[in-house]
Amino acid sequence: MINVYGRQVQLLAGDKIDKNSFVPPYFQLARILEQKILSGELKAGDSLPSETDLGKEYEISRMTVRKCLSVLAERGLVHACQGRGTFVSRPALDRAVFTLDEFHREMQQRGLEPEAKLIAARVLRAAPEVAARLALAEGGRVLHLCRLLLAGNVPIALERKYMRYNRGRPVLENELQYRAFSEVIALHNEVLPVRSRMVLRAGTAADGDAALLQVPSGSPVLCVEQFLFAADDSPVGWGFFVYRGDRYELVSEVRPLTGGD
Amino acid sequence: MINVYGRQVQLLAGDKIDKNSFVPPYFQLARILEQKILSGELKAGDSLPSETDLGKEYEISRMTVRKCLSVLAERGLVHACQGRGTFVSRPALDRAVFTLDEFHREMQQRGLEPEAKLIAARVLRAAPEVAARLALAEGGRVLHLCRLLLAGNVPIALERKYMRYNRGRPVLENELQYRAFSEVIALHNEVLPVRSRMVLRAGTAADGDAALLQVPSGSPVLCVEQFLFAADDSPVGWGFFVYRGDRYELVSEVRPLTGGD
DNA sequence: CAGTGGTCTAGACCACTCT
DNA sequence: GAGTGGTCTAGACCACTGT
Repeated sequence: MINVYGRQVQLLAGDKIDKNSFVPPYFQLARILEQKILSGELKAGDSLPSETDLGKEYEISRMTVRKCLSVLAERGLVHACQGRGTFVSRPALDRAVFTLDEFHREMQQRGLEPEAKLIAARVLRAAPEVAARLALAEGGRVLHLCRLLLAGNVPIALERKYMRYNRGRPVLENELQYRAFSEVIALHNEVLPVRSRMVLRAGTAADGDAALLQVPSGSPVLCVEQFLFAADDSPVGWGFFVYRGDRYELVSEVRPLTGGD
Repeated sequence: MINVYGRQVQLLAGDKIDKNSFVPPYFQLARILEQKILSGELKAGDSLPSETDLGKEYEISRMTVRKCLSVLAERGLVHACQGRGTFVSRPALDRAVFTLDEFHREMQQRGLEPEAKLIAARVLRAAPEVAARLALAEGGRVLHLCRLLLAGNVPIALERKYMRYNRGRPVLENELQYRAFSEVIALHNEVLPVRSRMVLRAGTAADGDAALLQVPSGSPVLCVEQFLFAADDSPVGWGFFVYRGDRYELVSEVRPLTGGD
């Protein structure tokens, strides 16, 4: 109960925190508030009771209320404004977050058997585009890596990558086949990659790529360009993933707070 | 200073927390630890000192250390294991997170002038695919919405959406032109959308879409399918965005902790 | 068992916003 | 000035991990 305009009212009635439950109080309150938001009892733009009042109402301390609100804020259900209050956010239904995971992990999560075929691994003289991306002199030595990524024996993606060549550190074929690109660089370079930039585009399969991916030339593909940088921001790796458009898609989904009891 | 194997050693030497700074202590410590991780002083897999020890070392309370670690964990630099400790994570250089924002907001952020042209807005009898997606009887009435999205007078994307038709609530042309799809549904439906699912794929432009987008038929496009659901998980909206492959890309980038002083 | 992170409490002071 | 969220403290108990 709390005083509003001189009257005692129950601000968010009904649910109570069960302190004997194994579900921690902050999580119980998060589910209660999520329920009120999803059911429309609290609408976008509405202000929540203050942290102090929520604490009184549910008989928990303010820090516990804050932990709960931070969970809801992380999920985008509410946002806090210092000095003003905490407000229900407009759900970001027309936004989406797509996560691209490492190929092996991603396929395993989808229940498929991932596999990598080493197509090429050789030292080349850098073509102009490659030299520019790696900040090397044109014709400088680069290590080129090309792998075909399969899942359940079906080709899904082709990986074409370039890194600076390091004569001092030899390259094991096994590592070239199974390690993620950033790990290959870490193993065969003095300077470690610490920062990455990826760009996703729609494209069409060039002849050579199409043959390896077993699709007609010109088929739609998802191109993901990858730039890797060292701590001093110098480029240490560059290249592409080319995903078959008919066999690969990215999904963005919002889920309610799960489980617990 | 702290006791390790019977010797007094300075665990993470050098930096101190300045309690007179406007930068809060938890953030100062986060930057110190981030620096040690990015510089390689702390490597992937290394364990951090315990929360208690970090508190002693930097003369702040454990809760403040925890706030700092939660910031680093959110950014993926460290991860905590109950009962074992907190460890430096392997940087997720071969993963990426792509964020698709509302078209208007996104183009404004890129410094472009967004615009929307209403191509079509009419009541149709649902084709089999549409009926299935909206859980309606085939031939039931749906409201179809088609908009061309431009930036700097160049067509960037085409939006084709379907929602249940609600005779009771009329549709204003202005709203159909400028509101996000989920808002249009919210304005013209009893049941509000609360959950969204989006799927991103590579594709090629069909004849009609290509003409509107002013690209050759068969050009590469990014297709984003959108499903909107009500609180009871019933579908309330469905459709596609079709982005020009030559004019639109998604970027994923990791940034260090910024600013403050 | 000792040591770790996970949660919680009951205070405190500050910066910010609105009236 | 009153009310809000942002930060911080110095304790506490618990669940989990290792030996």
